[in-house]
Amino acid sequence: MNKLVAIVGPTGVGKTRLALRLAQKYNGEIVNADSRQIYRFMDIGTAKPTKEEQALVPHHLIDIINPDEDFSLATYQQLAYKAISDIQSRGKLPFLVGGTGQYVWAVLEGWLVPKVPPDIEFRRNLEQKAEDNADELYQELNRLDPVAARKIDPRNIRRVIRALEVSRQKPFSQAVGKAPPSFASSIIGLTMERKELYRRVDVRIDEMIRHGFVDEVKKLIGMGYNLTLPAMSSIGYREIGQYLQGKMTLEEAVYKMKTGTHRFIRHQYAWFRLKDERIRWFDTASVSVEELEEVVKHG
RNA sequence: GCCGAGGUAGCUCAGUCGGUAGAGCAGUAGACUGAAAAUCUACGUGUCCCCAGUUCGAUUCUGGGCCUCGGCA
Repeated sequence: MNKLVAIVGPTGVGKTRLALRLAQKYNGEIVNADSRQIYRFMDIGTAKPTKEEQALVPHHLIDIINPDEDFSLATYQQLAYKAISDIQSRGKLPFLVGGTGQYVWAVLEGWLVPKVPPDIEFRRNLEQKAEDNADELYQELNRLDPVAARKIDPRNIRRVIRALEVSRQKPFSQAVGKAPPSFASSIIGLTMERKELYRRVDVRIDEMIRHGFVDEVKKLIGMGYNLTLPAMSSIGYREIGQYLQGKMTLEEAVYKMKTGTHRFIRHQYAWFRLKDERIRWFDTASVSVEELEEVVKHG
């Protein structure tokens, strides 16, 4: 059976470094599972592996679209499966590396994502409707698909609208499922004491600023990428963008970038749970490379 | 030194016409199937600067002290 090694965990723990090391040693290739590193021109703020690092081992799904192009879970999943089977067919070992829980599990668990592409106009319409009567939308979902309605918070308009969008064709709750992929996965989780992790990402953010992050955002805006784009709503890009528009000081923007990253880390731990037995957790402070190599060698 | 403003949650501040207090942010937990670094939900915490007085009762009123920030010297 084909194999795959996943490396997961919160931002800033050292996934990139470890992946490079293991992939080099075990004839591997890296498949990115970070929802922001797929965008071109967004390098500093996404902590994307450098060109030099990317040259050490083949990388997939990095820099694949422009910041104003549509992207989604379904697209990601298709591309990831393609990359994985391609790597395996060449006799090499794929390393799925990234902190986007939704993407990682969609690949590892084989989610059946409803084949209903986003309908922008439909969404816009309902969003408008929701502004004065959100409950009406929820009631409609309740009529079309009571099972889904029970699981979705009426106040989470975005999810209500997506469920309605799918349910026009088939009840949302029946359109989802899982079909485990045909490869065996070993999942390595990297973790670190929370306070220390916060401290490290704070330092990393200060470094980003020193290394020209503000210019990176300025350049993106100059290229016409509006702050309302999903890509530009990424942590840091949003705040620095607002600073560039004169809406806050640089100091405030950096502070918000840091606390936003802390919140993000907490959310990542909701996707990658320390008590999830499928994940082999290692504390970066104390783990030895040999232990991790064992996991790759023997699964 | 004098005049003014203020000292309440980790931070910024609101408030109590005297009955021991509350928002935002931060923090913590949860949801998540074509926007996911998005979106949504839930939850702490307090010698109300200190001392004395008045009062059944003071964070609130009175007096004194300490500290901070403005202005004048």
